[in-house]
Amino acid sequence: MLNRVILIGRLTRDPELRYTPAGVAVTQFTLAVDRPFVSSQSKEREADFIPVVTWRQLAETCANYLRKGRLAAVEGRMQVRSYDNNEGRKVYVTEVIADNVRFLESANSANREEGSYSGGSGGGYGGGGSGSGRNTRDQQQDPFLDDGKPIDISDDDLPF
Amino acid sequence: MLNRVILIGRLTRDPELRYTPAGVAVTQFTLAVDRPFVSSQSKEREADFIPVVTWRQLAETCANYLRKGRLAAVEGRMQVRSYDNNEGRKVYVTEVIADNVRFLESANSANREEGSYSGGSGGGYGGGGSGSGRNTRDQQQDPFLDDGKPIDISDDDLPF
Amino acid sequence: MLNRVILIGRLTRDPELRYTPAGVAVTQFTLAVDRPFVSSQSKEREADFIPVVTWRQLAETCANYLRKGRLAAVEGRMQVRSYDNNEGRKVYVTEVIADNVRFLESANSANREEGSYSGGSGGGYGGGGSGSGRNTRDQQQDPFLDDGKPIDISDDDLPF
Amino acid sequence: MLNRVILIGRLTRDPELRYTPAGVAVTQFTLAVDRPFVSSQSKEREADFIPVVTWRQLAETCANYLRKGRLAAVEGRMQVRSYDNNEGRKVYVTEVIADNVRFLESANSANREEGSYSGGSGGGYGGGGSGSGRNTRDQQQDPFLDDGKPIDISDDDLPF
DNA sequence: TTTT
DNA sequence: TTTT
Repeated sequence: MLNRVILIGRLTRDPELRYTPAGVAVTQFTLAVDRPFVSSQSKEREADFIPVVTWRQLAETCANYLRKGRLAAVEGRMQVRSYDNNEGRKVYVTEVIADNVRFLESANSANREEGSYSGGSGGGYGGGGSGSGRNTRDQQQDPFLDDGKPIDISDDDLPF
Repeated sequence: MLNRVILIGRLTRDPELRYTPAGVAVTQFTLAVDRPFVSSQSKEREADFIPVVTWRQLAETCANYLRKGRLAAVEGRMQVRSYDNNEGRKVYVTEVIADNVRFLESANSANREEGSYSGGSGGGYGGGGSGSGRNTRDQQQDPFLDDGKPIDISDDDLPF
Repeated sequence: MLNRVILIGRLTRDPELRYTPAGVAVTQFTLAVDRPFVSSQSKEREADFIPVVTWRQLAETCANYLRKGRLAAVEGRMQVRSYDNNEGRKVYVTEVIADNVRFLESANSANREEGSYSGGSGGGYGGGGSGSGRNTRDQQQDPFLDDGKPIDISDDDLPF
Repeated sequence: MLNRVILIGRLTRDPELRYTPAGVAVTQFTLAVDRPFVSSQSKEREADFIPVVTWRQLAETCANYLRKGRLAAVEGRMQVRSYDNNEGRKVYVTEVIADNVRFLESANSANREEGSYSGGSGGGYGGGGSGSGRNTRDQQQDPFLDDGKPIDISDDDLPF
């Protein structure tokens, strides 16, 4: 009925842009979100690693401007999907389907490990745009066969 | 760094209250959260089932006032934990650790299947209280052995 | 850059539906939102009264289904506008521009003071729809003169 | 009942730290929050200016690390207070009472106009701490007379 | 494994 | 009264 998530964290890797068979862009990345009050004595994990999925124009923008290590704010909703793994067990995956992403660091302030990448002012706003225009990255990817319906793609086809 | 979730949905079952070995109350339940725009033609799943965990006083209050089918608003943060299942595979579990729960239906407006339960005005506010006072439900449970540190309990001990 | 508000509260009066000169529906209401930890001894105000504005289809739905005293969840963003009052002073008004409203009580569970109203299942979901279809309430209102541009209407023309 | 706001924006001025007569730190600043979809043709205002208030330890931290122009994420709740101005009119003020502030730019990436200030890594997390330790800025301020109750201070005494 |  |  109401489902809203807001996260700020850093990308654990470069985002992955793929296309559904119908040509819809979808980008996946994982945010490392530091936990608020880490008990200083404990050596346990002190961040949550949260998978984020974006679609369409926002997916293209994220693929173009986000990189490993960058800080981003993500707004969206929690979604749970499941698939059967090869041992015949049901596996549940919880992702944040983002409808708004803010890039909180420009390339200037956060270019550490990315190497070649050097475009982008980093100030983009991820509105729920509807543009299409595939970008050049991953252009060569065979858009596999699908009808573009929102989420009914088999697990193997899923780009994340 | 920032991690905030707000959900409104209905409980899929009665909440489960347990106690850590140190006597800390922890309640788990699952919210069925309807998806915003269900494509009317599709028969696919139209809700996300999101596990929620509450601690301490809020856990007691939830156990006392929430029941299967009730509508509730939950505020908290996404947390990912993992454990190794019996096949030696790492299983990831994403939960919402709630610090605020609002009961959106009183017993009067939603008493269908609960049978015996008949207390509670349902209007409780789940502040981050620190009270203790175990309630009577599950009273008989052997609080197993533990030190009460926030989250470092083995998977088998975990009450959810 | 990011601006998100989520409120749950009760309407202090029936919502007011009006139309811009261009025929765009806009509904205003005020939510009484109880404060979290009211110091029980104090007799001070223990709720915030927050003006909410909705547009287009959502405005129509709110006007149709919400009434004084009803419980609602509102999602949107804070917006500050200003106007000069008749003493030549600038007055600032902060409103929540809602893009999602959930009706948390059906007519059955909350019909106290509303008298005549008796329609509506109350379960509507206020998606950002784009339908138009003026409803019958307030139909007689002279849509004053305006061009329909989002927010550039003089204070006197503003329907709230 | 539920009241949650999350904002990301830039400070329009340096934050102002003051103390209540009881010695409680309170810091006020204003965030300029860009609107999501600015119609590019229009020259109208494209940001909301939202007053933010923080208390206690978080107030001290904000005063120490935030400066004009810095980017910050703020989490809190909307609060409406009112006072009678000198013309005998009731004036309403809507503020965000923050319980969490994230500094999204370090001094390195945003040191433009701040002049003397040169401490702080800027990465602080504004937990709801309870520490006291007045910092040196504004040390000389006469803590005026009051009883320290949360909000019951006359408008003239109010440090914002 | 799921709620209305 | 406003920030980049």
